[in-house]
Amino acid sequence: MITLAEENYLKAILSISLNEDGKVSTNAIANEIGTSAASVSDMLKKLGEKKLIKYEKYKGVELSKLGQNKAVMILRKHRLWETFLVNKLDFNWGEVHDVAEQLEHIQSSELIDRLDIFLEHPKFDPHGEPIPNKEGKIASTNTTPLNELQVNTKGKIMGVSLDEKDFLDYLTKLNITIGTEVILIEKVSFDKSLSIKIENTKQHISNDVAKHLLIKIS
Amino acid sequence: MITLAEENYLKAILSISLNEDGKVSTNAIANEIGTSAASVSDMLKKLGEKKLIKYEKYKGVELSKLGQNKAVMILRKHRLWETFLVNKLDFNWGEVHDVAEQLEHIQSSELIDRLDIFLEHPKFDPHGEPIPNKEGKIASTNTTPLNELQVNTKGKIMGVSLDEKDFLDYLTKLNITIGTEVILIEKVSFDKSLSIKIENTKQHISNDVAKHLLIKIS
DNA sequence: ATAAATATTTAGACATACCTAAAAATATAG
DNA sequence: CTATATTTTTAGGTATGTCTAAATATTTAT
Repeated sequence: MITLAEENYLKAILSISLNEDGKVSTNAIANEIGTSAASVSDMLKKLGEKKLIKYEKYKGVELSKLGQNKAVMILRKHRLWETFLVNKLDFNWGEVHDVAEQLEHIQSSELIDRLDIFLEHPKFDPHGEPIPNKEGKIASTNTTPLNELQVNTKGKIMGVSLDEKDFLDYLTKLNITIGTEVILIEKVSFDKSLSIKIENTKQHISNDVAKHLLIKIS
Repeated sequence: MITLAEENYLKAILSISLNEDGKVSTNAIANEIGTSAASVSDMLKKLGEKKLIKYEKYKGVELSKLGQNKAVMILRKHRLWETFLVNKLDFNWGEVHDVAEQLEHIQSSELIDRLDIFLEHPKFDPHGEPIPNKEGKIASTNTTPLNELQVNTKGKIMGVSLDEKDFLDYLTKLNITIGTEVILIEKVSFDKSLSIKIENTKQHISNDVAKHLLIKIS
């Protein structure tokens, strides 16, 4: 059996892998999980023995096929539960992360299959992130972070790449939700902040915000 | 914070208290949880320190007001989740117990309140057991175990007092569900087994089965 | 190419929650 | 009212997953 702690490590490794390529470092994992590098080292040894990761001392790690599969299934569960919480229980998109972090560890494939059916096989979660299917395939989204767009490009917000209450609440305050049309007006080279036009209103946002807004160019 | 193991102990103590009166013995808890009396002893000391139970060495335990409240809320969660699984995800009543045992430990009162609303404040779970309300009140059911009825009494099956797959599957095979009308035809004194009439069919059941069928006399 | 900085691992502790075996307290029987 | 049986607790040990401090390996900079 796989423990809760092990699941969280696999999830962290997957999450880092999706953002950068190459092997994942001990420090990056420690940072993601919020623990010490020493604890990570301990755990990597165990995950290696269980064949969930490919691990060589001092060389970083990557998920094995088995580990990749487990991790993607946890991601699937997380995103399906978030969809349930928002669509059925009327939570707003900033409130669901912590509860979904607990629900994603419930062990029952029957449960998650039935939840998927009940939700009518959603393809994206409330943040616009793709939900892996039963076979573990993650749809590609063809989106670009807003801060990487050219000036004067017009597009639609398809999702966000950060699931934190503060961030999502701020977006709501700015009237930014999934589906909103956006035009990039100006990039300030000094601090990389951006002027954008949203629903005919001009707004100014930081690079830190813009890089987590996923745009489909239109 | 309360740990998962502690929650399971509180639940076990509540469950035993509901079936018999007086203090709960170490052995009874060990038996309910499936662990050794020594482990129970260890845990009771901790629960006592946390003021979740009233514990005196060698004297048995009872829940404190705080512990009672925690335990009832776990029961509420368990029964609401079972209702969700059966009513929304189309599980059958024998399949839900193990998953609900996991779901009952999710920490979020917001979640359970919203689930309660989503399910439209159900009063009974799929086994006919009352769901404690937000304030922890458990509706009384006014039912009698079938084996305690007089011969020739007619009644309706309101629920079952055992949540185990084997048992529930057997009931389904016998065509026994909640709402079924039943007449007690005969009690065999030798083995305490019973002859009953269900939907105009005569059936013979053991005392072990009958004692878990809750009847409202009509 | 070597020294300094950084990253990673090992060593030794701690808390939780379990175990078995033995000791102590309580209950039951003759 | 003892003696025996049963129940409960204590003692000592194990596995998991965390921690800090120290040791070792790797990377970077001069």
